[in-house]
Amino acid sequence: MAVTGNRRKFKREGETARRDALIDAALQLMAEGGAQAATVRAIADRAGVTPGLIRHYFQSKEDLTRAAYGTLMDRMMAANLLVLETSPVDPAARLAAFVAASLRPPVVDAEALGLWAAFIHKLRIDPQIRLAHEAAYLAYRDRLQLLISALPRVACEATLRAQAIACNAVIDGLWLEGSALPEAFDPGEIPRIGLTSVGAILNLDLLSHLPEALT
Amino acid sequence: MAVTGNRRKFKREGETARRDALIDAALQLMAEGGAQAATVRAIADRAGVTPGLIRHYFQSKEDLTRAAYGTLMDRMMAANLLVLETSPVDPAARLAAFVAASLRPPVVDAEALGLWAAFIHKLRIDPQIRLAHEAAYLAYRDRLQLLISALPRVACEATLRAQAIACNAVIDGLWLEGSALPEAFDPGEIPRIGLTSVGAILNLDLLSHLPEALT
DNA sequence: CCTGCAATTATGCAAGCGTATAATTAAGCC
DNA sequence: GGCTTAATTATACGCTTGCATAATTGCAGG
Repeated sequence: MAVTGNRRKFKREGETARRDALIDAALQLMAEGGAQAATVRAIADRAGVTPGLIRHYFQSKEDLTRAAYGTLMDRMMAANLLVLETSPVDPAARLAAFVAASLRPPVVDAEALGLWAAFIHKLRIDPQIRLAHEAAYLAYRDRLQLLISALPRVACEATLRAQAIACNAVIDGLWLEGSALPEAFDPGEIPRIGLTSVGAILNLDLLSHLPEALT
Repeated sequence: MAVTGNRRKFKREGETARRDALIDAALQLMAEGGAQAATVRAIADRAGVTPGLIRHYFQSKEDLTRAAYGTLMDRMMAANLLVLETSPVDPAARLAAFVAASLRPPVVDAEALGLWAAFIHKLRIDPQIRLAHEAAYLAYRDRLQLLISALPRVACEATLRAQAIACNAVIDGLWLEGSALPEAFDPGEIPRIGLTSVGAILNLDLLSHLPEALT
């Protein structure tokens, strides 16, 4: 008679739940230790399952990686939409809220930066990931441009595009530096500089519309 | 009698030459395929030697990685200095030249971005790499702040710092986007937007000091 | 010329990687 | 309540990784 009970107990879960858990685990590991840390065994371990299950829900590890990137983009997009939904109606105040939200945790965060960096080189290789990235980037920029065009001023299309690119760049740059070297900045300095700079680029005052007080 | 000649022929080189070749190979591979592509065997292959030699010149692969990052930072620093040496004396024109140089190839480049991303997560783990990164970032920003403070205007220290951080952020953000999605921008658009934005932040016209014509 | 030494190559090893496949077992169904 | 089936685990394979060590060989000094 074989010794039963060696085999690990488990509970059956729905497909979506398991897929989400595996994707979550993969994203966490990539954020913490780069792409190299997200091994099949580590992912399964963190998701509380055994490695074989990954291949039951995903055709390959690359397939899981792609799904993870898609999920990540979706989440970021949803977070941006949420900020807009709970923000004021005044155009300048709306823009200020949007910018400020992009320059604070959990957006500005070392792990978020690590996650983003982990995907960068896949971007050049995998067309599917590249398309997802391009779409997400343009969606964010378009949202920004829409907020800018709602401001009470006149501006041609070309100017709007250039200003949206510029504002996006300020935000991205501050996000980068704030995430990589958080202790190099005073608390609240990053959002403050962001609002000042975006205001300078658009020639209007955004700091006065600051959602919260930033000394 | 053993069949002689199986063994690969080789030439003895100086220590510095070999170290440089290995570091170069490592940087190339990381730029192309991320940190995972820079395996001991791949590095040795590209440097034209056998894997064992790496451990003769470096205590470990991690040691080589650290040395590579240091070399990378040194080169970027030297490139910045070179731009300043060959740039005009007028403060605004100097600043314009510096900004424009940071927003064109070979600085704006997909492989440069890949290289940078490959090191990001090591930054959080390896204190030595983190220190090197922090020093390089602050050096670049200080150089920028020096160029700004040379402009013919009055500004307090706090304003200078904030503006240097903001200008640095614009440059970084445009570098990021221009490197990741080059085809999303018109030719010359990135430097032009960079000069416009930095000008807007500093409240002066930089586009007129453009080193070359950017339609 | 040949001898000694360090630079370089060759070989091997243990661990970890992604993947394939077979064995189990939880849970819905009649 | 046994049956069935799909979800899950277990095991194994071939390959690659970083690293250690032994065997060679280019090259400088007598």
